Amino acid sequence: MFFLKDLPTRRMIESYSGHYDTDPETIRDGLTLLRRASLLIRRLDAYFARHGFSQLRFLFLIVIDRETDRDSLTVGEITERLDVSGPVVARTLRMLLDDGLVTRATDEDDSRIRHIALTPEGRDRLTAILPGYFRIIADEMDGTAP
Amino acid sequence: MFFLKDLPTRRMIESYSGHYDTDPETIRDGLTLLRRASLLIRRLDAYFARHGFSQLRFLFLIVIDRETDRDSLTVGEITERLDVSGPVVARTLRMLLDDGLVTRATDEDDSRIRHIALTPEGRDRLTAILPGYFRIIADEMDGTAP
DNA sequence: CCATGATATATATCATGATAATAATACGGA
DNA sequence: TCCGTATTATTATCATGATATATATCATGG
Repeated sequence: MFFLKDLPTRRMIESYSGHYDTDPETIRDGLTLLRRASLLIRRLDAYFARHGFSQLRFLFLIVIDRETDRDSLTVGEITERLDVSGPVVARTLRMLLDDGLVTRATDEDDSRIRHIALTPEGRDRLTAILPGYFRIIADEMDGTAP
Repeated sequence: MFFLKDLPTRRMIESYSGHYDTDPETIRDGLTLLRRASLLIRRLDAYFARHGFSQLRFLFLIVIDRETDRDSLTVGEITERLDVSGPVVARTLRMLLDDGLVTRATDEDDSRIRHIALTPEGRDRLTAILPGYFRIIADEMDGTAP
């Protein structure tokens, strides 16, 4: 997240960076990118929270669901697809298990490996939450957002 | 932060959102915005951490420094300018005080109000860290980033 | 002029990200 | 075979965001 409400003006950036080799306009574009994304993330997080979810729990379910030829992923595969640390994946997994949204099954050949699959309820929750998620992103991109 | 490493293809978005009123291309743009910003924030956070800083501590100093006609702000004014909660501002303030980068002075007329100013060391640290900060943003925007 | 409510800041606690360390299992060469 | 190393997943702990609550001070109507 990027926490600065009012971005610096071009002049301010110049006064800070003026003598270095960076272009103030480019910096301004970068800061604008950060700020826009941060506001969108705030909206998405609030939406997920209203539905008793979090962005990460949602994405955790998505990466399993979007696998076309399989209906489960290992913990390691989920960790590869999500840009969070292993321990965070493990904790999120436990929450989703507690909520009955995924199942965990130990691999038959290698008992270190756990296969994680969506439950019907997990799939339902995902389906229920998706339209609002897309709606928020589309609104933000349209500039329609509040 | 947005944690999905591989964004869904247009086709995947269609299969999820197909029957709603959102345009898959717009969604894709929104997800791209989120992912780009997240990667840039990761780089910036790593940079600040290498310098014993955090993004928030840096921005805290910036909002004081960039005030043109004054050399201090109240805690409330800092909270207005930063998109974080009051308690987080209070904690960050304590850290910066402990590090000797800012000073806190009680207002003469209203003793609830604290005026926060940069110390010379605070200003030096800011000056030292700015060029690398701009460099990272510029590299990312150029597509030069690793 | 003092009780009551408003305002400015700080503390307590929780949620969720990270890294370091651990447990259990698998693998591979002496 | 079996000892050391690698791999998979998890637990322990810390950092930093949030909300709810507390404290101190100010302002104001009766």
